[in-house]
Order: sequence, then C-alpha cells, then structure tokens
Amino acid sequence: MDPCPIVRLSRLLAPTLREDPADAEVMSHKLLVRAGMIRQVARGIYDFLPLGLRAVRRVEAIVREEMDRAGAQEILMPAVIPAELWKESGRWDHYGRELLRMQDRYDRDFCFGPTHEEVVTDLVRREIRSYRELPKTLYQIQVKFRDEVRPRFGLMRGREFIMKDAYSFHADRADAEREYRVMHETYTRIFERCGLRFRAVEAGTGAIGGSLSHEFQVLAQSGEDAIVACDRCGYAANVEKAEVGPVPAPQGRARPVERVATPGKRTVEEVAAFLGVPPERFVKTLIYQGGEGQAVAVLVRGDHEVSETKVAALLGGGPIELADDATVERVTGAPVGFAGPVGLRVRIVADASVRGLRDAVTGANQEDQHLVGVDQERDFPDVEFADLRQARAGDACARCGGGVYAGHRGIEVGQVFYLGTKYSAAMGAGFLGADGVERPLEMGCYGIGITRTVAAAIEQHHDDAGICWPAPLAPFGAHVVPVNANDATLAEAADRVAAELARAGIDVLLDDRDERPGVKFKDADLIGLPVRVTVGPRGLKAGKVEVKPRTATAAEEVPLAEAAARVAALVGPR
RNA sequence: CGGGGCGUAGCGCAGCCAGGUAGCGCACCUGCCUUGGGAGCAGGGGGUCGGCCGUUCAAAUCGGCUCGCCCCGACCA
Repeated sequence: MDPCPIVRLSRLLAPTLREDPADAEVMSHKLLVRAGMIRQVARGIYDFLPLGLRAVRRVEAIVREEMDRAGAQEILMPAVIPAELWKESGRWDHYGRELLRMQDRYDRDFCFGPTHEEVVTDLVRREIRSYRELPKTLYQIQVKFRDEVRPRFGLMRGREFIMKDAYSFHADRADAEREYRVMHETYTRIFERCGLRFRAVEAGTGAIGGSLSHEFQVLAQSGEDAIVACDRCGYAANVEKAEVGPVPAPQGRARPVERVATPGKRTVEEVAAFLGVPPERFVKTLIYQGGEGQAVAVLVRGDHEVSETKVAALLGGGPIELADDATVERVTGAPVGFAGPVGLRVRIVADASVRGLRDAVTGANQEDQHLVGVDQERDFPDVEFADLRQARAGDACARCGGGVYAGHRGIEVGQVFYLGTKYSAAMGAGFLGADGVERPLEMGCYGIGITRTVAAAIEQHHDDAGICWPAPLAPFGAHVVPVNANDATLAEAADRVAAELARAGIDVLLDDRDERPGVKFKDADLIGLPVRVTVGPRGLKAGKVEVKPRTATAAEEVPLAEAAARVAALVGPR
C-alpha cells in the first residue's frame, strides 16, 4: 500500500485570513476564503487552492465509486459544444442568456456546455443501433458553465462549477424507471457516505411532464430552498410543490358585506393590523399574467403564500408572472393593494382553503377600500378551486393523511430525472426493438453539483472557529501540530507521528511553520480537519501526544505508539 | 434583467460632505525577545486612491462616462 501523503503546511499555498472577506455573505463562502481554499477570479468563478481542491476530489471519488458500483460508465464529453447540436434540440433558441455562447476563428457558433443532453444523445444515436446494446448509463465529472443572472454565495451558486452529470438510455419506460430507482439509491448512498444530513424530495418536472423527479437537499438553515417533510410517512417536497392535505372547515358567521375605508393600507399585514382582524380571515388576491398575457386572479388565504409552480401547472404549464401595476389597475380598477374577488371579471382560481370562507376581508377593487363580511359562496361563487398554495410547517400531509409537515431549509445538491423521449425524439436517437420496429430511446438524467456539495457540507458542518469537515470530505485526515517548530525534539516527534499516521493510511497536514501555538491552533480550527494531533513539551515528557477531534471540546492524551491507531479509529478509512 | 450599495497597500477599513504632503489595524521584511489559543519592542518595504474624460493654480475628494464587485427580487447542480 502506498503510504498516504504528508504535506507540510509551510510549503502549502493555504493563505488563511483573520477576517471575513467583505464580499462574502454565507458561512461556506467566508470559511472557504478564510481557510485559504478558494479565491475569486471573477463573479461566480473561482480558483481552487490545494486544500479546497482536495475536498472537491474527495467528493468526486465518492461519486465515482458509487456510480461505477451502480454500473454507470465514466466518459468525458467536451466542454465546448458546436451550436448545431443545440439547434437540433431547439435549446439554442430557448435556453436563453444563461448559455455562454462564443465563436471560433471561422465565426462558427459554439457554447460552453451548461449540461450535456445534446452531446450524449448525439454520441449514443451514432453508436447504438439495437435493443441488445441497451441499457447504458454514461456519466462524466466536468466543469460546467451557466451564465447565471445572479451568481452568489461563493461555491453555492457559481457560474463555473463542477458537476457530475449522468444520462441513461433504455428500450422502454419501465427500464428507464428501474434505472431511476437505482440512481435514487445511488445518490442516497453518495450523500450518506459524504456524512451529510439530507432529504430526497419530490420535485416538479416542469414542461416535460410525468412525476419522476427528486431533488437531493442537504439540510441547512442557510439553504435557498424551503421544504416540508411529513413526520409520519416520510413524504418530502419543496414547499412550492408539496401537496397540501385537507384544510379545516371555515369558521366565520354569515353577515352582510360592508365597505370600509383603509387609507394607504395595502398589504395583508397592514390591513389586518388596521382592522384588528387576523390574516387567516383575509382573502389575498394576486393578479398573474400567463405566457399569452391573459390575466388571472389567484386567491389564497391571507396567511398563505401562492405557489407559482402550482398555479403555472394549473394554467397549462407555461411560465407565469405577477402582473405589472398597469395591468392590475386595468383588471381591478384600483391600484395594487386593493384587489378583491367580488365583482372581478377575469378568470378566478382559488386555493382550496378559500372555499366556503365566511366573514372574510378582501380588497374592494377601489383605492383605499376593503370589504369585510365577505362570504365566498354568496359573494364570489364563480371560482375554480385547486391546491395552489405553498405548503408550510404544520400543514397536514396530503399523502398519508395522518402526518404533519415539518419545515426545513435545504441546499439542492442533486437531482434525478426521468426524461422520456424528449431529446431522443428531437434528435432522432432511435434503436431497433426485438420486433424490428425503430423507436426513440427512453432516457433519464441525473446530476450532482460537486462543488456545491462541498459548500453545502460546510454550511452544515461549521462552528464559530471554522469548518468541521465530515471526515469523508476532509482535505486531510489529520492535522499534526508541533507547538514549537524551533524545538528539535518536538519537531522530530511530530515527524514521527506524521509518518506513523501515513503508514496507518491517513493523509496528514503537518504544521511545521515557525508560528506561535495560538496561530497554529486558530488555523487548525479554521481549516477544520477531523482530528488534530498536538505534539507539545508537556505530553512528550510522558511519551504522549494529544488527540482532539475537531468537534470535541477536550483533547485526549495518547501514548505516541498508539496515536496512529487512535486517529485512524476516529477518522475512518481514507 | 430591474432596484440599491461599494471600489483607497495582500486582507479589513478611515480619509471624500467643507479640494492643498495618502493614513490606521492585521499581514509582509530585518533585528531582539518570546513559544500551549491569532505575543512584545525597534526599524523597514509596499498604494498610477478601479479606469477614462472634465472642472481647478491644485482632485482620493467636485462633475460626467465607463469597468468591476456586492446586496435585494424572477431561474438552476
């Protein structure tokens, strides 16, 4: 067995910073920069320094092992892709400005691949003829570029990032769904091995249709996605997509409608405070515009939020957006903030929780006026009901009926997707079946954001002093610190401990710098390797070193000869 | 893409309103001293003040343009 490397910190490019960088917002960004792991080159584009790159490589290694174990085959496709392939799929015109386009010296169009359905489908259509050659699952680990409107949060949302993308090809839908389940299990193994707390949540499939997509969300307070998970059946989904269970029947008593003045009060919060009526007795009316520009009124209870995903699906799947001020005025006859369903002459869709509401407050479609005592069945009966609101913690689970949703925040690090024949049909990727009939290939695709996973690991595993790497992702297994580099006895002992650790299969970062102990300890905490081994004069006199897991509060004294075994037990196989 | 903010030494910042010798802390170099949680003393190096144009006797400071970066809203691994 090759001995693991021992890297001397004095020679490593690991410029640690004492202060947070001014341009960083989230912890993973601050800590990656402070620990000398990344540096920004342009917005959303980073250098990976040795420590950062080692963490990336560790995620990649886990992903590779598990993909290979699942029978997928690693390939490498080009990052620069000729426009023709993207024109074939139609995405050259539809992908938008996120696609980084360029020309070569002959003015031919190319793009930097943000994803590789076109390239892989082109490869497979040229090389696969028969059902006998199926199924095939191909993957690559590669740099991607998406010219995000708003890159931010360091590695969480870069423009250039490393992604594992996989594509599978099948003779029929059943086999594609079988592979989907295999990949779902593979992803579960991958993120478990990474030492991350995560949930696989149901995800929308947008324009492609079908129901087969899951996002893998690493749970962290700083996550951009809000998700809910049932405490009983385990159903979990993005709040935008999560089905909402039965709503309690409305309580209010019938009374006549009354118009009240609410000068300058536009939001539910403002009006609720002004009238002394709780938000759940409000009907919130939002005017949306679909792709063709027709306005639709969407109603939810005052304490609920609209799920644009659900509204878009109800209206046919196209993109929707909140109407601009002028449209709102035209539709409601009042400025933004005073819309209500009573007397509206556009299509009205409402969340199920609005059905049967009595004694509710709504906008009056007149400036500075609201209606109270509104009765849905009496005053605006002409409404379509559907599940249109975002789920939230405390809602009843729609799947099992008995459970209750708990709220989480998540960072999406992976997604698995059943594609069907979207790309194979568009690009003429077919095969001959046993019956001699040519059919389009059934496909699935499966992505993992490698660099985002590194950031997510830090978001989930850090403390005030720095990163606390899950051992499987740590750049090194152990951090060996001789407290005084000028003490030859200590330095020799540290070298010896490092060598034994390496022999025991642990990669070692040895802080051989001529720095004071405090500086070394601060840097060790910041870099966050799973175990620190301190070699100091006190312990060494008794033939001992200190072994301290990063997340432990106290160190443990261990005889020199046993240190390697002790650390190996703590860190696990590397 | 719309809205807001910031560009002054490697990092974090002051100076700008009220134009007149470019500063502070950390980091860096040299020496002394120190060595179990970001020591101390002394000396030192380093900045076309993002860029361009203008106003002025004089611009980091005032005006215009431009580039870069960050934050807030709709998409995505």
